[in-house]
Amino acid sequence: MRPSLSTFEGGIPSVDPVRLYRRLLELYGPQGWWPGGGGFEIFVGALLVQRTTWRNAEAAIGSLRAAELLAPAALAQAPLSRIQTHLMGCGFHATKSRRLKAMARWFVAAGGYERLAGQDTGWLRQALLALEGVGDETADAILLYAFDRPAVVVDESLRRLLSRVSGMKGAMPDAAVRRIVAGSLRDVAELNEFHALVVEHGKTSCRKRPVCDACGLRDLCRTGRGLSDA
DNA sequence: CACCAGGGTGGTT
DNA sequence: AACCACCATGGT
Repeated sequence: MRPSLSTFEGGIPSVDPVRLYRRLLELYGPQGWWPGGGGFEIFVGALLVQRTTWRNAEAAIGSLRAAELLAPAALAQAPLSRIQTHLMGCGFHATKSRRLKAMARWFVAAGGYERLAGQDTGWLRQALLALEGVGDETADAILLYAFDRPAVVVDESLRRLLSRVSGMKGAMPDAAVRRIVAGSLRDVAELNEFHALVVEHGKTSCRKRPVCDACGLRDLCRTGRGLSDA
């Protein structure tokens, strides 16, 4: 059984993610992240975008594609030096090329996308986490965007947002963030759009302020109870 | 010139 | 568990 959204769970004020989702959607509009990118390309994107803007990662992906390296088999056997030439501009070319190739080799050895898509979500997540360069956030992003699994991508923006909206002082633990969001946002398409919106909101000027001041969620952050459903 | 961007890892306290 | 340096580059 699930506690009501208007109760406090483990001392953490509850928040209604559906209401938050609607507010973000009307503020920023649909983001359309990887609407149908599909399969291996999303693995590549998820790795390359780390500590970089999507703009730079996308350029690297385009370069890989033009060289016909945007396929697991090709990438798995390509020399690191050749992979690196396509990663200039998205940072960490040495590290990322190594991780990218290892990921491609794993992908091929695992039997390709269709085979992986048939696996249990829990198994998939553990397998992803075992890859170098894949932590919680990237694993959940891949589960959500490449395999259409209802994963909650917990990033810094979401932690900050939920903390403020729920009136907490410090940062909210990942487990609480995950539980709150998963409690009412379950549709894969909504989770997909939600994460994109959270990232978009994270770019706004309230990023380094104690409370949102210039963004469209100012009212929610001030009251600290703007999204509690009661 | 300092700081950040759709993080993760390994080591230290 | 929390903190840190590091990974490297383009943008502002």
